[in-house]
Formats: sequence, structure tokens, C-alpha cells
Amino acid sequence: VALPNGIELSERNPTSAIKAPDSLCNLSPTAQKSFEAASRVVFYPASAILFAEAQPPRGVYLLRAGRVKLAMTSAEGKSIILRVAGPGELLGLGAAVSGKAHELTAEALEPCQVDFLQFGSFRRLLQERAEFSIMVIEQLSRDYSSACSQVRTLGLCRKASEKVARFLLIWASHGGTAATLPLTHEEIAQALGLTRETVTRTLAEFKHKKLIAMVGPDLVICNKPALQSLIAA
Amino acid sequence: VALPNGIELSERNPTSAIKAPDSLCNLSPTAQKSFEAASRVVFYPASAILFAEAQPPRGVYLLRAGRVKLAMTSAEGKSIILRVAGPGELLGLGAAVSGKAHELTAEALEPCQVDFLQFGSFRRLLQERAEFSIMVIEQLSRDYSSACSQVRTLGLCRKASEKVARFLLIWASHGGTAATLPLTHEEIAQALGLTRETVTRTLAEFKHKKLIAMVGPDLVICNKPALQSLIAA
DNA sequence: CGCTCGTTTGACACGGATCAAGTCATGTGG
DNA sequence: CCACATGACTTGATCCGTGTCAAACGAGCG
Repeated sequence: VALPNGIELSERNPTSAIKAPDSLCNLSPTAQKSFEAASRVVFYPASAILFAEAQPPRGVYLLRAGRVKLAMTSAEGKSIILRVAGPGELLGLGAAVSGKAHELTAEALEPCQVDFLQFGSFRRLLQERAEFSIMVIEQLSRDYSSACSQVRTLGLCRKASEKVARFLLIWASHGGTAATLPLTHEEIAQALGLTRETVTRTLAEFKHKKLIAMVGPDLVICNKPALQSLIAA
Repeated sequence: VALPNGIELSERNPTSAIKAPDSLCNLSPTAQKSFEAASRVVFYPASAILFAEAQPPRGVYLLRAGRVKLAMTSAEGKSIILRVAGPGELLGLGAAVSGKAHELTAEALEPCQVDFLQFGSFRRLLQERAEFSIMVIEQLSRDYSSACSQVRTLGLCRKASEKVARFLLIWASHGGTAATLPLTHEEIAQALGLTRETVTRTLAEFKHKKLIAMVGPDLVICNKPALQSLIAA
């Protein structure tokens, strides 16, 4: 198993519990081939660091299985989560394109399978295969879009209830009205620029108002219109 | 003069007070040619809207002269400034790539000269000229980077003084230690998610502590290390 | 001159951060 | 099997920072 990062890394059987790669990069078969020829398969255990803030770029990471948390940390140790990436996403593009240090840290939330593409190979693919650069453009566009969404949450939602409501609605839009939250209150707080206690309090308030409910480990949205009206205020 | 937007638009002599285009897009001469062949020159007066939030994309805008404010607005009318773009930048990429509505509004801060490239021509150039897609990738990367910077300011700087200090340092890094602020307190407040009054108070506090000073219309940074230490806290 | 716009300053209330307990579930070692 | 540790969640009390409202100042300009 390759070690692009020097981080702890479990040798792991590809036939393990990790679900099959989604093969999301919609490239032509020939382009897929040249990508796979240039990349290496890497496995990361949960909470491993794919790349870290302020680190120079080593390459890009095509996530095949597992979910990865993208966050940035301040000097005082406080951190803010930008988003969590899923299978099919290309990670570390910003640094690989600009050549500057990573602006954020990528941490595996679960065991992950990754196709790692070294910096040099990345630049070469970018030059040679126009198809590949289109794929990069689309991923960068998604990254930019989600960063804008974060700015909107952080800058435009003044009260904590607005932020939490917006977070729930965005999360639900990815997976129906009910979604099992794989994030702790602590992590939600980090995504919203709040404290753990405030998240707990706000969720309790929503439960009391029958806007949401807990069904076992899952959180279900009972009154989506009411949540939406909270954001508009 | 073309009207890509239906917005008010002053007929204006190219030899007017607008300074010459920086011609920043570092493309090969042949690629420049094909870009210019496909685009149209447009002039916007100050405070004109190039494109607006929630509008479907009409194309992309290569800024040749002038500065443009990129902001998003909430339902209650509050708005937050993402950044202000200068000559050489390609605007409206996010929407043009994804095909979805614009996530932000672009407003001319000064009279602007723009090369407007229609949506169809943009997609065609993207397919045909690999060089052009590299240019798009680099611009998207810059956009993403500045959005990340905003997230850091909004999410990681808790106190108003940290946000203002960070804003001043970022602004200064673009243009030396002294910079004539072309933004009102109101606009700074919008960029930082604060109120106009808080910005005034914080700047007054900085002046009192001799961290900054006003020299005519310009703001100069007297004690950069002290400002930096404010951010780390 | 009187208008407008940006800035400045003060008083006050409110929201969320912070600190501090205490609950509940899970897991670990004796 | 029980005692204990751990991690996430819950809840309450208090405090500080900003938002909000209000009033006034200064500069530019018709």
C-alpha cells in the first residue's frame, strides 16, 4: 500500500467492508484507463489525515469509497468544517492547481478507498487530456459552490436557529426528509461556527416545537416549511 | 454597445477615463484572438449590475478595466460581500460551468469595461481550446481560494477586532502597508458580517492604540505585527 | 443654505459563549 | 458481574460582545 502522506495507514484487504467504488468520474473508458494507469489505490482508516492545512500539495485524491471531512483550523485550535465529501469526488484540487499549500485538512470519517494521483501526473493529465480538465473544472465548480453556501450560512444567518435550520435543510436535500446524522453535535457546531451547547439547545427547541424528531439514531424533519420560514425570517 | 443583461448601460467612449485593459489573461496570441472573436466589448457605469443572484447564466465576463463587487443577498435584504474583483478576472464562471443560477450578484464599483462571452461560445471554447480551460481552472481556483478565506474570517474569527484586523491585513497584502480604502464602513461591515457601527468603533479603537492611522483619504498600517497578533489571539 | 451620505458616539438589551453540573450510553479492567 | 472510565448529550447560571436604536457631527454639493 502506497504512503503518499507518511500518515498511519492500515494494510487492508480490498474485499473488506468498504462498499464498491461508485466510479463517478464520468470520463470516457480511455480517459479512465489513463487515469487509473497514473494513479495508485490507497486505503485510509477512519480519522486518518489525507492531507493537512499548510502542507504543500502532493497530488490529488479521487475518493472511491468512504466519506471525508474537509475543515480548516485556527491557531487557537478552533476548527470549522467546510463540507464532507463522498465517493466520486476529487480532493485537494485547490492546492494542486495553484501550487500553494493546502488551505484545509482532509480527514477520513470512515475507512476510505482513494485513487491517489501524484502532482506531476496530475499536471500532465491536465495538459494532455482535455476531458480530464473538464472534470477538474466541474469539481472545482462544486467546491466553489459549497464554499459559497458556507459563506451564506456563516454570514447571512445571524441567529443560531437560522444556521441550524439551514444546516438541516441542506443535509436533508442530499438524502430525503429523514437522514441519519453521522455528525456529532460537536461537528455540527464546527460546521456552523457555534458551540456544542448551542447546537444541543437549538435542536431541543426544534424538537419541542415538533419541527424535528428523533427516531432511533435518525433525525427526521417533521415540518420542513416551518424550518424554511425560520431562515427567511 | 451590447446589452447582455437588459440593465441600464451608458454609451461611452473607449477613450474615456477608464484606464487601459491589463490584458491579464495569459493566453497565447492565437487563443486571445479566438476569445476576442467570440466576445463583445461592453461598458458598465458605476453601480450597474453585471449579473444578479438567482439569475440563469448568460455567459462569462472578462473584466478589462474597473472593479466589481461580488456579493450575496438574503431574503431580509442583508448582504455579504465575497470579494471585489479587478481587471483580468473572469466573472460568472460558477454559474456558467454548472448551468445553474448565479449564486451571487456582480455590481460595478466604478465604470467598467468588460469582454462578454456568451454561454454557448463559452462552452464551445471550453471544448475546443484546452488552453482556455486551463485559464478557467486557474480562475476557479482563485475564486475558491478567496471563498475559503471568507469562510475563515467569518467562521474562525469570533471577535469583531479579529475580523477587522484580518480584513486590513488581507487588504494590505494586495497593496503594500498603506492602502486607500475604496470601501465605506458599511461595505466593510458587509464583508465581515458586522454592523457599520461596530466597524467604526473597532477602527477607532485601532487608531487609539496607534495600530493604524488616517493620512488624508488613505489608511496606513502602523503596527502590522500587533494586528497579526490580534488574529492569532 | 439645506440637503444627503458617511461617520462617530452613547445607552441599552439580547444572544450566545463560557463555565459548571449532571445524565446516559458504551466499553474496559478487576 | 460489577466498578469505573469515557464520550456524547443535556441543562442551568452567568457574563461579555454586538446588535439595535438614537442623536449628532462633518463633508460634499446642488
